[in-house]
Amino acid sequence: MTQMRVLNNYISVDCVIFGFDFDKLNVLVVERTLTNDDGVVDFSDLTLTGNHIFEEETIVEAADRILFDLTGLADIYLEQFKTFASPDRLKKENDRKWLLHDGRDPDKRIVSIGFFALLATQKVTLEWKGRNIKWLPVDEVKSLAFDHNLILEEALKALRSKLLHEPIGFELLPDKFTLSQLQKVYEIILDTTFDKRNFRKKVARMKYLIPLNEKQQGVAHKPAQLYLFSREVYEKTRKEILNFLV
Amino acid sequence: MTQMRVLNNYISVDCVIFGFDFDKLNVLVVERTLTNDDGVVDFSDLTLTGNHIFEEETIVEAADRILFDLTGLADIYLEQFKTFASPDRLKKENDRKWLLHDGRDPDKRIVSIGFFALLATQKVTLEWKGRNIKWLPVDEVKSLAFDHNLILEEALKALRSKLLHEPIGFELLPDKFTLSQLQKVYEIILDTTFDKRNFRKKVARMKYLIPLNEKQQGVAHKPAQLYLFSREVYEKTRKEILNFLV
DNA sequence: TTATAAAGTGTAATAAAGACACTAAGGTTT
DNA sequence: AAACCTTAGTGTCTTTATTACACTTTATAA
Repeated sequence: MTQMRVLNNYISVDCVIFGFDFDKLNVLVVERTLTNDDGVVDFSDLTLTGNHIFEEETIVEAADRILFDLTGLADIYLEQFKTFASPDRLKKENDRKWLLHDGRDPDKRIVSIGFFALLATQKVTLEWKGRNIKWLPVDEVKSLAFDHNLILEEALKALRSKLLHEPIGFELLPDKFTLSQLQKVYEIILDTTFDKRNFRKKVARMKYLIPLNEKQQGVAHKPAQLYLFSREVYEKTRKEILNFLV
Repeated sequence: MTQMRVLNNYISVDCVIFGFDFDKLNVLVVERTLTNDDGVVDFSDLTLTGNHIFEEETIVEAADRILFDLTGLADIYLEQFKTFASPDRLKKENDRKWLLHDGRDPDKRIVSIGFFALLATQKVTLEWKGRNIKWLPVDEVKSLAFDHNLILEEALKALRSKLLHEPIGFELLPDKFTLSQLQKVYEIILDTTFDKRNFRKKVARMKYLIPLNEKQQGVAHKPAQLYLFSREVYEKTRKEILNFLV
């Protein structure tokens, strides 16, 4: 990239990066610490991962860049879900201080385009570039900076809806995964439980979940068969689902 | 509204206003004509309905305002579906001319937040305020200004997906509608056909479609029973649908 | 060797989907 | 007034999907 001028001060991209660890859903957060001129910490809290957009950069490129900067990963599932533009979205006291410190006018409205990303937590090495980031279980998230609680909530809604209607569950798992792991993804995100046999009957009809000649290793119980998602098979066999809702 | 300053030059709202006329899906378009200083028409084409955002105005308020300005209607179904921000989205020759004529820098990127609206075409009196607008059947839309063909396409995708998963079909009909009209909404938008009896079996399970003690009038055939959508019943009886896809 | 932990499997009952054709009730035409 | 046209409205059977439910298998750990 030759020129790196920021697009303008009014538009940014926020990424809600979801990570699943076989047990719960986490979100990647960044520590925001404002230090006064005399070196004293004014406040410290947590934000979602957001950034400006460069001139000549598309918003998807910007979101990919944020993702790569934080995790070192490319080709992560990423989806634009909503844009946030309320006039008072960055008007809390700490947010105004932060923007001012950052050389931005806290009275100007900033529009943020929200993306969510899906990955398996263990793919990320958190020490990447020494950024102060961490995984936070979604149901332990307290007060976030800016309007990021709202953004997270909307991201969760979008994720749940997408999970119900399109095959994206495995995006939260390693490339090779077991059916129990997949079931857990659905159970945690939709906050429910499924009967194991019925779940597997359903999965058996998803021809794009390909069983491998390979099993789990090193587990203290009967090792499970590993599966793979085939986008090719999915594209070929997907029927436009006309069983609309009741 | 006391002050009407425009938020900034970089952000706008585009509304894809869908109207159904019992027969086909239409979209509201505005004629864009650029007249030179010597009164000669340079070009004339069609755009979707978009506008700037005022300071202190939320984007939903801006979208509502656009809708009201064009149709004279309030309380119309409206949904944010996607934001468009490609660096070259307004870079076609005519678009550059138009922006220049409008006093805007054609080299600046403008981010547009896309909404779609649903209504029954006959609700709109097109002569409202003498604006040069018209209904265009969606499948007769040719080349539109800016990136509006893309925006329309994405709006259609969002509409189809929403229609499959949430009860919004009646938003395209008068308050009181017949089951055949509702069936037609699904058939036209999803580009398919349904068996009448099976469709009605399905509808019978949707308790939020309330049959009225009222029939169609003045039709040259057996008059149909009229139905009403009850949001109240819907909210009460909706089950979170866990029958996820195959 | 025994304990533990999760994997993997079948059947019967109920509900929904899908295929399919005729009668009813208005207005219009002759 | 009769015939006609158009859309409304209805039932059954077959196939497929959902739901409820419990035991055996296979690996590691103790």
